[in-house]
Amino acid sequence: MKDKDYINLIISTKLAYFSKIKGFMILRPYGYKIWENIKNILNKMLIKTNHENVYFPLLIPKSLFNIENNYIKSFSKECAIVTHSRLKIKDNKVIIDPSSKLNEELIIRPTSETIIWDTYKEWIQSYRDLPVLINQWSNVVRLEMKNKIFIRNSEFLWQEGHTAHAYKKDAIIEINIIKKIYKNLIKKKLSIPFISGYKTNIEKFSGAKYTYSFESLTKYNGKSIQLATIHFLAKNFSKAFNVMFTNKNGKKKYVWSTSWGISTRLIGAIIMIHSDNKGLILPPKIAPIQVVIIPIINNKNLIYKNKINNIIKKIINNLKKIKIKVKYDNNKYITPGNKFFKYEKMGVPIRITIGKKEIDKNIMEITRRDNFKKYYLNINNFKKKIIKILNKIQKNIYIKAKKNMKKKTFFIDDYNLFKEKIYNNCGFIISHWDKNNKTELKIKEETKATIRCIPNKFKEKGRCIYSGKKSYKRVVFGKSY
RNA sequence: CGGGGUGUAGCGUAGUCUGGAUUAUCGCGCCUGGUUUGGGACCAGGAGAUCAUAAGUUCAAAUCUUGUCACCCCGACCA
Repeated sequence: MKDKDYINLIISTKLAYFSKIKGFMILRPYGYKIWENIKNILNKMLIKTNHENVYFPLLIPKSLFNIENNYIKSFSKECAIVTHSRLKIKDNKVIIDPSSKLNEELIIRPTSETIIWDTYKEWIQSYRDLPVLINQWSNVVRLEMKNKIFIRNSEFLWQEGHTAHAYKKDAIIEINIIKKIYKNLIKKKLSIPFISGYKTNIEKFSGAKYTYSFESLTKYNGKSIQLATIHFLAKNFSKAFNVMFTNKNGKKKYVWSTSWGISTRLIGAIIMIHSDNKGLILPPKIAPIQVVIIPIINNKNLIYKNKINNIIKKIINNLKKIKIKVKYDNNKYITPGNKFFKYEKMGVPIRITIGKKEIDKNIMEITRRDNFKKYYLNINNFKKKIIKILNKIQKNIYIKAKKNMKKKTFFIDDYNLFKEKIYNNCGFIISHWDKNNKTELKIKEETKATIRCIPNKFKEKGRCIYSGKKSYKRVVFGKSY
């Protein structure tokens, strides 16, 4: 899929639409449903692990950014700022009323750490107030110079978790819980394979002590996409906002904290990782339509028409009983062939076709979107089998994506070969690195490749691909979106 | 924010270089009626465009000039 096809696919399947403002997208029902499904799945997992949802305001007073923390460096160049509160009409034109200038400018949140930590200061007094396990579903605005719909928007929807803990070990436990949850979401629900690991100092969230991230590769151009991040903030924010609690011994201590998030970028990842030349392929677990039923009706034979309709009604009822999201497309003005193409493009995992042939044999024809395999199931006995097929699709697209990721992953120890692979967009290059910031920057300068993450699993002695210095671990290089 | 490209109906486009007879082309889609319906149906009729936007040059602008906006590509920046 080329970039142009990516955009065309999004527009033509009505996932999203461009708004009039640069980098701001309109999520249409089909796209928004995918987000709702992702949200519902993740939300359940977070609630189960004792997290609670809150909502903090969109606007943050500028003064809250006056803190001693590198954090502001991340966003200072991409903030939307509110300066006035009134409009007025002058010469038939709307203008900003100059007299309504705000005493203090308001920043549209690029992320909510500041306002949340400023509030935690008031909420947290005692060890009994801890932990604070809070999550927020919201939008944030970052006026990016370069946009790519879903992947790099100026506004996006996300989930931001902000937790506070009495002890470091509690914060670490929290991070491990979120790691598991994200892993489950990405691998099992979105069928996306990934490599995960720590960010380098240069690549990490600047407010964090360290950042853990999940990275995957697009199917066609081998660019890496960041899927989720988890930050160990240590005491960075509690110190910046003076958030202290009194422990059991009556001593004042700064709290430990974490933050973590996923965003609508995941939808972009799903598109770029699973789609084929016929269109989207949606993982069944998040597909707005899991099964589409297309009747083949011939108007000449009304008996069959009625029979087909009646049987399809029964099938729909049975599918609804097992909570399968089903759509019956009985539009008589569109030919079956047209419908086939339409729903294939939309990535609907399963298509059921029923016509005279099926009715005569008491069966239904089932076609999988992922590999176009056909099954013929008995009309009275199909529920378990449909679920099985949906699960198979869920797994199969993961396996396909994983194979693709493996095909584009190389262990390389020669810098010339490294440069060649990166130049040809070959995906993840796993090489030794001397842990030196300067080396990392030099490599970036020469090849545009960055260190996507440092997984634990590549422990092995070697020599840095660039400097030749000692290395104890391989790291993952790639070109990112 | 720098360099390049694009913007014509819901979508894709012709026309732009070389300004004028263009009633702005064609295909898809849309609407009406009818026949169809097992992999992108057919016939007949119909609607739909201030040619992104603002200003300028000109007797005359989709076409030339300039500004603005959006989108795409390449950089810089950035989760």
